[in-house]
Amino acid sequence: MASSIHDLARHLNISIGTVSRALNGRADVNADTRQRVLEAARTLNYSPNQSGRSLRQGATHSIAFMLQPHPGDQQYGEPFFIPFLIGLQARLAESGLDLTVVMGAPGDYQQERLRRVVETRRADAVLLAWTRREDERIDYLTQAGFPFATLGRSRSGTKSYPSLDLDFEKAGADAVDRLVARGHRRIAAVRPSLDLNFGYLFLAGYRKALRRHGIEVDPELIASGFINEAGGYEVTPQVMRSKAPPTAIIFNNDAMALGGCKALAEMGIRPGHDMAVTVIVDTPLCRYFSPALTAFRPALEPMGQRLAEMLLASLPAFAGPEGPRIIREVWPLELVARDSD
Amino acid sequence: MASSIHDLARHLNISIGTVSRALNGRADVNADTRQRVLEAARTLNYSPNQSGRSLRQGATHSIAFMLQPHPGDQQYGEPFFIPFLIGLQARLAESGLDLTVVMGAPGDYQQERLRRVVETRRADAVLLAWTRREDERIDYLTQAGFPFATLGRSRSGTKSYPSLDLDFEKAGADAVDRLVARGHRRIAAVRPSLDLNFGYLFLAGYRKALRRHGIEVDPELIASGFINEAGGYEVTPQVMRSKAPPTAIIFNNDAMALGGCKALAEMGIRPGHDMAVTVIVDTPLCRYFSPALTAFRPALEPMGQRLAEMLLASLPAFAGPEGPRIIREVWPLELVARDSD
DNA sequence: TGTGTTCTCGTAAACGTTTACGGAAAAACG
DNA sequence: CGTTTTTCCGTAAACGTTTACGAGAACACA
Repeated sequence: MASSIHDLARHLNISIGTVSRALNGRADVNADTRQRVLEAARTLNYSPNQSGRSLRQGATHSIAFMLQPHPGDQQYGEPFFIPFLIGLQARLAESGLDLTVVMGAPGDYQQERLRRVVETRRADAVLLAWTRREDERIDYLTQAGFPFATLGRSRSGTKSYPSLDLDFEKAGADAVDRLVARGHRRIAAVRPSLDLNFGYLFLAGYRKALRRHGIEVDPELIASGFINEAGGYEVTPQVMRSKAPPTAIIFNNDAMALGGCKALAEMGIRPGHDMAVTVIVDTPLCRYFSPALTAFRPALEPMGQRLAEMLLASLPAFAGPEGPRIIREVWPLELVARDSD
Repeated sequence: MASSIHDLARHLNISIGTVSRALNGRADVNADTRQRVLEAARTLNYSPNQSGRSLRQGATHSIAFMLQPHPGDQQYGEPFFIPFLIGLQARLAESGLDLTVVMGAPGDYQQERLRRVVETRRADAVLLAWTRREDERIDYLTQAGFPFATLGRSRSGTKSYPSLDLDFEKAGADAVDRLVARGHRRIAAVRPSLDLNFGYLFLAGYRKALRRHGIEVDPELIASGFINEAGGYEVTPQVMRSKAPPTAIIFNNDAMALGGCKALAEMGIRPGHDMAVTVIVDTPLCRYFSPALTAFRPALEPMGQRLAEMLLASLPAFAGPEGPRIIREVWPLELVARDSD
């Protein structure tokens, strides 16, 4: 059905070697024959067989994105990633790479799936999301010498991999600054209990900003729970029971904020009136919730594009003339002021 | 690095042919040698090279999911698909298949990308979503003889492909029934203007139910717009300007409903009080919107699993002993009663 | 013992590429 | 014209599998 390089060669009465060289733009082929080959390729509707190329070159021409729902993630989890994936795939496609997604059941750490991808060489590189503070996946990949990049930072590994992260520290600080400027002094923070790295970064920014404003950090105002609605619902009352309850709460996650608001409502506390509420990572839910939640928004699709570029730049086969480079970037989150603070 | 079938053969002092046969569970190999091969495979950490298998077998062991954002889709579009993808990928992984996702820019009909996937044989089969009433992708795939399945039905093609769809017709009728039972007689319908098939099915159910209740279908109460928030915002006022305005509106899409509610709010009309609002396909946005929107919910993750199964059943290489079967199913949507009607 | 059958395994080709190597022809140079 | 260099192309091996074919050994049976 599909025509092969042999068909082209037979059709033009030249050898398959020449056809291949012409197709791959090598120098040692006559400009004229190259033209003829390219033309024949078009008319015969030729497109190279990926398996053949992969086998010969030892490369699969595909990147695996490991999407790892965390424990307690609810039915519609991870809408966060769709625009990111769109950007990612667009950029990868430009370089002729496929994007294969590997998901797991919520709570599954995916170590096993990751090993399978690596050992069967089903992808040329791997993309990790939801990086943890200590991330065994990163340790494994560096130790195995397998190329990868991460969405998010981690303390693991030798930092010799590309990574793109959001500046949760600055967002945490900005959130505090804004609330302080609006007269708040008792500001609570609700973050995920897992060792997801962005939770640490957020908290660091939160602490730093409070101190900068001469406000003592009150441990009673910091709570952590499962990173879902139930988690927010469960731990928000904790900070409200503190000796000096907060007048503002910063949630590190939209789902936790939603659960938190539910808990507040049950206590007769109205976000936006009796309590200022800020969310660090904006999602459509923040926008449509009532009251609309003030949140910090990431540029997801550009991030996907950029991370693809950074990953490619680190791969010898795709790096530019200066050779492979390791790029690490931290992107800002943009404040979207709404009605909840 | 990774050990090959040759390594196993050398290690055991047998031929690679025997190793391969042992690994693939063929009958013509001594039970004892099979044991030894399997054991060696484990200790040498062997896993087959996919490119090699693919090249030899002419199969890629991967399925392509074509995710096609429609025109005007906004930043966070398609959260709908994540749980579906989770189910899909889980089932495919069970059969050793990869899931590669192919996306496009919103508005791109993907015909070109689809052709590339098919012609380069980058996948063994293709999965289509957002099927249209007349779908050129389906025509192309049937004509090319390429295996595929669809999420959603279509009038195109010879129906000789597996498909899984939601019963939008029944959901439309159920929505009407419920509203009529609550005393409404003037019920509007807002649907997408594109020829997305679920829009037609929904409208058919809506019409049928109205007639069953002896209510005349008023064309002024039917509007169609872009399938996003702006679309809902734009066309909802149309039905409100009709000579006899509705007391209830059924939206065929969550984003359109959100835009519609915004338009209503600007007219001083409160959903849940002055106007009953129902949404056909539930998303988290419906749940968190204020008022929480009554909606019809699909079982997305099971659908993903099931469609994967149906696709596999249609592929000779994966079909059971009875040979390949074409299965077509229509799944119900479940009413989730909330505050908006 | 001779013949036929069954088990088990080795051999080698094939899938579609890429690429190292070498050689013929053409061009350059003295 | 002879030699060297350059240009261009064909040959063939290799990537890691699967599988058709055939052959040797063991076994059964008369």
